[in-house]
Amino acid sequence: MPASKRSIHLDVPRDYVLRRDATSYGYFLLEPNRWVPENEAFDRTLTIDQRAIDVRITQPRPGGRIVAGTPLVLSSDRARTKAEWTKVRSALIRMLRLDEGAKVLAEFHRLDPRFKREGCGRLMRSPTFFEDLIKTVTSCNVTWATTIAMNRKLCQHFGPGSASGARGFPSPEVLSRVRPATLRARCSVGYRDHRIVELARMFTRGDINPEWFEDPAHSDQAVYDAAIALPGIGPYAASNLLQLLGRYARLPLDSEGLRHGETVLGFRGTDAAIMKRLKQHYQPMGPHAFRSYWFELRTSYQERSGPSWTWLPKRPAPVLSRAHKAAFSAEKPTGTRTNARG
DNA sequence: GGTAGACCTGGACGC
DNA sequence: GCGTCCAGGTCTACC
Repeated sequence: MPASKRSIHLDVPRDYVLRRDATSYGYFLLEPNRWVPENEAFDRTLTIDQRAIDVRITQPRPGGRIVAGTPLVLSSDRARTKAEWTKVRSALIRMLRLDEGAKVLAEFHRLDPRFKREGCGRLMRSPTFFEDLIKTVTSCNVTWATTIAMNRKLCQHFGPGSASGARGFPSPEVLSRVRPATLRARCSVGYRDHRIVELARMFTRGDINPEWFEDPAHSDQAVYDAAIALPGIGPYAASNLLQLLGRYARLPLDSEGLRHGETVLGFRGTDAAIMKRLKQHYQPMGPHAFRSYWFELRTSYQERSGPSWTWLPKRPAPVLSRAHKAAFSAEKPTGTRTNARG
């Protein structure tokens, strides 16, 4: 009988701060991720060996202060084996980008010193490429609140259940067997039904090899070309997948990017002209262009709505004009709105 | 290569 | 309560 523990420690890079870095990208608001602002704890239902496991991630505060680099505490509802903890660790290393060392972030801060003081630069993501892919598809052509609802329903109806009743993210195997019409009826994914099922089937058939996409040996262009060839993936989604794969040179520009260009950077003209100016604006940041864009965007959200670690996912969704979004882009637990998207 | 319109959901708004 | 309008990115047909 292998030794088992209810909690373990996880070492992090010396600049890592959980509340800042785990809430650095909007996917932290999508199930099965659950950020708990009052405890500054990150709850996640992970799928380990086809079983759902609830894990709580916290960062202790020595002397009551936040100290960057303090190892995280991972705790579960029951004792887990060493093998299980090894898999949990590896999922969280991907999710929290703990394999991205302080050196990489220092390089970004040299290029864009605005974010050096706060120390931000690391972007959270999902524990698997499949989940990142499906989350990206659910973020296209809908309001952010609808994206939240789709992910909630996907987990609720097709995710594996944990002992507590929480649900993990559905696997490619499960989604590949779902009829598109059933997916549409239960998860309100609309016309994305066939695309999501086909993506899941491509995973199970081996037509999509996540290891190929994760391989840094391939060029950005090769990965972009492969991504944009997938069903439901266009220029925005392919660029977003690149940043989720740790390639930050391209900008996934969507309507939020346009709004940012107009209202924050003061760009004028047609959408195409604003897009072009945005690309020029961040071009000097080279391999860190997306980080610069994203944290600038996030800063504008936080100026209106407070720090990201105080946000909660909210439903129903407000539908706002581009101009109104500028005023109501993010939401605090007190009940204002959120649009801090993925 | 560029453009127009369909694809859906869900919130806002008018009646 | 119902109908209409609108926002959102991708895909396909057409020029």
